[in-house]
Amino acid sequence: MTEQTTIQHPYILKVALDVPLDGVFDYRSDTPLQAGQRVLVPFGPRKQVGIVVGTASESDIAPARLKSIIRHFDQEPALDAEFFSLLKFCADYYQYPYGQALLAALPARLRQTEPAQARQQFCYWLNAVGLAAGLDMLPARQVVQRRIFSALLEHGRLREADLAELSPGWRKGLAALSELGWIEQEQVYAGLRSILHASSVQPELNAEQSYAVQSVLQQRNEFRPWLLHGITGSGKTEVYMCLLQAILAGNEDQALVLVPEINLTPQLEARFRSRLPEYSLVTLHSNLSESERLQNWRLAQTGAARIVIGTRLSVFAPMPRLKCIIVDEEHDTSYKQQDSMRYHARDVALVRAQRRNIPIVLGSATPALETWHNAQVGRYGLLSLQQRAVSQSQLPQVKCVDVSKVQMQDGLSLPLVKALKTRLERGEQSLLFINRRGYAPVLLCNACHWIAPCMRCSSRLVVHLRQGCLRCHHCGHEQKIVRQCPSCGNPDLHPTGHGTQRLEEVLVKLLPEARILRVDRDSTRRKNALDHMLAAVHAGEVDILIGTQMLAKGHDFPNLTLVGVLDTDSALFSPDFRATERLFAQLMQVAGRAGRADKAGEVLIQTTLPEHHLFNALRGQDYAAYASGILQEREIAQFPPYEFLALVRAEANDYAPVQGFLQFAAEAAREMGSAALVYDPVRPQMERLKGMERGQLLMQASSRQVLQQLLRQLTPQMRAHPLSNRVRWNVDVDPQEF
DNA sequence: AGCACGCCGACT
DNA sequence: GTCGGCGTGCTC
Repeated sequence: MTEQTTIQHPYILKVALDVPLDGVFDYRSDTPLQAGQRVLVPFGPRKQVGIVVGTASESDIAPARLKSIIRHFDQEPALDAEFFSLLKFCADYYQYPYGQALLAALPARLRQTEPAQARQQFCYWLNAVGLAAGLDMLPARQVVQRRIFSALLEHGRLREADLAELSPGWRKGLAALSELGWIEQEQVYAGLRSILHASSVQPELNAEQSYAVQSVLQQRNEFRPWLLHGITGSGKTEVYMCLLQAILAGNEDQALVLVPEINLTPQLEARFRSRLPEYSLVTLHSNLSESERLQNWRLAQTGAARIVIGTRLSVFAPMPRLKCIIVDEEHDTSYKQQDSMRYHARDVALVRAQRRNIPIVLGSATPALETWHNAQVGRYGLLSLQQRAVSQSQLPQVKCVDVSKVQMQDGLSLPLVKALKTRLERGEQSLLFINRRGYAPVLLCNACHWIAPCMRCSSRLVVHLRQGCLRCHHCGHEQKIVRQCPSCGNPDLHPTGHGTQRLEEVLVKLLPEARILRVDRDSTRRKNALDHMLAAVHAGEVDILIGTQMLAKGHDFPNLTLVGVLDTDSALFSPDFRATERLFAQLMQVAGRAGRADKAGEVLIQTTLPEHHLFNALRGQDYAAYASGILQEREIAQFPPYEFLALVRAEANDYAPVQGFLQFAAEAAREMGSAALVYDPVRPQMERLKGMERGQLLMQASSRQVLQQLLRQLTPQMRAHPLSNRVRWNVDVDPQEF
């Protein structure tokens, strides 16, 4: 009986599954599937998609318990060995189950139980009938049809993406032309070059840029990390493009460009497409539909896409001929995944480059201190771009306004108001930059100093006057504005603090003739709202922009000559040791917004600490001076990059099990005789979040190896602890904040 | 993580 | 009598 089953299914497959368990699972199969193939298997009472990670002739599992796979998907291209080994490394390093790590790195379509069909895209052109026809044969009111016809006439073949750029109603217009019998179509790769954009202009590189490109090229066949350090406007993107041009020319090789999780991908994509039109390019980011994502991922996997521009997750995209990795804005915090497997895409990219023996370029105006440190000690090559590519533009003048010494009106200092007035008179634009944190208005009782709290989080509710409600920015809880103080009965409650809405009202009062635009999460919630707003700024329809982080990067506003920074103190006084350097990076970036064309820019910063060395460094746009100061502090305080950290985070409905669990973890860790320092469990800044009581345990060591060895022993012990099912917990290696 | 099994309280 | 609360334990 058993023998018969064995004969029917002679092969044993090692299958990884999306379950929070260590190890892989054995299944029988009647075909010898190769590693990297997808299978559907029975798992307990349900079916699961798994990935074959290997084959065997025997299994440790009793034959009676061994099940057979339900089906396999061998028509799909198999995952390569590099994919497995990179995710194995990450699963180990970040203390995350291997199967879950593997499955999470796949496009969602490949985690579903159906065979995955990538969307097929087409390109279109005019056939003989169409070419013989003329524009005048189309009714004048059929604007879309006429536009498509003209474009096809001019460019020959167009992709769907090109047509979509002509008009949102292109499908209907094209269908009408098709109906006339004018159109031919053929399936293409979505990522093939854009014809509309192809205008390959080769700009001159300056000496620094050429040096950077040549340096990387000289060691193009070995693992070599480079820090490309260049201030805003110094032409980092041009360096990337020239480098890729040289690396990809005359071969079938591939390059990966990682970008932060912001809406800048389209701009970068357009630049790469027009500058490198001869190479097929795909993007991988969260705005793609699942079918597009699968298609682009497949193009990367098969090697058809020569350039992949993608966010965090695309660091895992299989690329058989990968020869170079670029990490743009490498300091950006969005490279760190903040749930499930808490990997850092920049660090994973470094590991990947090392294993492939290829160069990797990390670009930033304000590098992460770890990166800067590595460049200083010679582990990374340092490539500096000091000149601004737009030569006539000058560095902005940076001035501090001591808010404890000057007259203030509703959060605005007199010098700032004056400066705004001057720009208004000159017809120039201004930007008021707000750090949301210190600027959210709260509901305060003047009698007993009660402040409306969130019931589910240890945070304060934010007043939204327009909607007449109080809202928690952490959990989304919303309630009506209370009229009476629940603590002392005082009926006189006031919103205090200067929200973006309040600030807008104040400005309208002070500068009634100014056209003001507020750009924040509330005002850009509608789709495309941000694009429309940016367009309005470019068109000169706006005098004063009020905005948060969103405005710090990306677009150039040539007529913008003043940047006012309203709140710096909440970051300067924050207990989080990374808060000041994030503020510095932000200010470097906003300062870059001012005076980018031929007009001199001015940056006015309101602060109570005008003497802070951060502002001096900012004044000279001197990252190096700032970084060396901070690095000294870090070395004395024994913080990263001199020490390595890991954090166990835990949460539950009550604190008791959290406390118990973390206490156990701390004791277990200490008993291991590791050189690592194990702190006591503490409560984080945000003690309660979404109704969950939180706690955390910090561990610190002078090398990654020591920390890794500790975690390798500790995590299984934590998993085996009875409380581990009663609390939600995870391990965060190299945490960004705590 | 799911999902089943299992053993105790308030309902048609 | 049974519907359903969530504790415990397993998944090749």
